[in-house]
Amino acid sequence: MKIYNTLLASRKLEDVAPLDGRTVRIYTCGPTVYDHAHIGNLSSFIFADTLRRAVALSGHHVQHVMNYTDVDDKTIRRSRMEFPDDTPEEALKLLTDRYIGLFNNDLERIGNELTPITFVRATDAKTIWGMKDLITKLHEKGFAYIADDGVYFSIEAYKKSGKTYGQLLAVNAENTSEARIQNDEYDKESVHDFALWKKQKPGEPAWEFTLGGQDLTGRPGWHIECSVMSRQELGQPFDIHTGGIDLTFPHHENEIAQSTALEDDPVMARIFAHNEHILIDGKKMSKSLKNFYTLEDIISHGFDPLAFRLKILQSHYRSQVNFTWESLEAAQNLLNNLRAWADQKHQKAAYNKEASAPYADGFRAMLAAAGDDLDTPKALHSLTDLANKGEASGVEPEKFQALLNLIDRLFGLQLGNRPDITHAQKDLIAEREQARTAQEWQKSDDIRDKLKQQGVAVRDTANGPVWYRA
RNA sequence: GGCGCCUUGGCGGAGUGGUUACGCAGAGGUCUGCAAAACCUUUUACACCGGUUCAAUUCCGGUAGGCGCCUCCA
Repeated sequence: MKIYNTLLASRKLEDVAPLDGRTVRIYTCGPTVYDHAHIGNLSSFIFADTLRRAVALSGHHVQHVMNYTDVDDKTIRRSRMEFPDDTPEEALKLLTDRYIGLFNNDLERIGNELTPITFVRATDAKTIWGMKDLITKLHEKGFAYIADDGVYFSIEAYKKSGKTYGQLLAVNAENTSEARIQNDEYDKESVHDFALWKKQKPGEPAWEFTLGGQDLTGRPGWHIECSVMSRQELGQPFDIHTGGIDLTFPHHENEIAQSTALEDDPVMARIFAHNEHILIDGKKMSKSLKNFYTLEDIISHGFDPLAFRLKILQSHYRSQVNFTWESLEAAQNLLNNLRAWADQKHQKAAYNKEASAPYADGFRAMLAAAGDDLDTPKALHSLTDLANKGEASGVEPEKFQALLNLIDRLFGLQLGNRPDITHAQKDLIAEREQARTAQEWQKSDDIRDKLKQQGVAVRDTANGPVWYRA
């Protein structure tokens, strides 16, 4: 299994071999839970989910951790608006609980597995303690300084210790944007310094914190969360850190700085893997352009959440996908065709001609593609190849079910758990066959119509009738 | 201002120095009682201009257009 490493020192494909020789440890930057996730967010988690599936199928044990950012400017602002009568702490909890629930529900609907993942909240007591502890140590060693509005990380001190700030993106004066310099309104010593801890402002939730004899009661900065949660759950260095391409800088860069300032080893994670953004009609999704969609939008347009998953898997995670409704429709049609193929597992009478030898090879090809920097488009090609051969080469129900299970483990398209039709429907199909044999065309067509109303279509083949869900 | 990417047939999306994926959609056909599905065929694509080469969509240079990151962001 190989995956592309975004670290500047690498920028190439690397083998995914567990650092500890046993378990591949993966950390995924999760959502900030202040609103519904949009489909761009979701695509990122489809990537992380598929990566874990591919690593596991390549034969490794996997430990996968994902966080919820449940305290930041947006969550606080929104919680105060929606729950003005509660304390800031309670309001924040109410709001983030709600959106964590909705987020998990979205993940399940797009076919992500939740059970293999350890979810951690930034506001978990353990996390809060860990953040205070790390900030305190950074401060003791001179990597953090106290300003009027909070505690900041000193990039200068980090550099002086001989480490590189700029492991993911070359950082220098030339490529610092105007906007960033203009927005540099905080009480920092240098533009790139970032907040480790923010002192409480009126109406904000806060946690007690004393540093250098000062009362700094307030809340953690964004980057420190991931440094602490990843280490608490996975240790350091761990194997793969994933996230959207936009998190490369500054978020992951800052994580690295925090996580390695006190260590001899400057490596936080061996591999950083980033997924590209999806575009809407060729443009980046943004609230200002009002071109973002949620899973609810997809469903209300009549599409299956798994069609969205398929759409995402149809392009490579490191290339931008252009999302259009037309392309989603194509994915939905393909999904329907794959489901019709999968439904043949219930119909051995029609398909029991030959052995399923090509199936083993077919799945091997999918796995090989997935192991090559998660080349899901290629893997899907192998899948459609197999599906197209299905009818010609015959289906042995038990082997077919086993194959579908493997395919599901890789793609999460849920092709293997599709139920059979009812006995009553099977009786109707048999009845129609009798009518056809007797050349009672009107009766046979009536039965076909009736079945169709129940969502079951029938086609007649040389081997007898075959149904599929229309 | 700095860095990087992209431009393929109706749509999406791979890939390759010469044999031209795949999916979706359209057309015709085989098959069928009719359908459907499947199968076959089909609409012969690689932004533009130069260059290298026996040969370029594929390599090099330039032009045009588009996109992303450098700031909260998946």
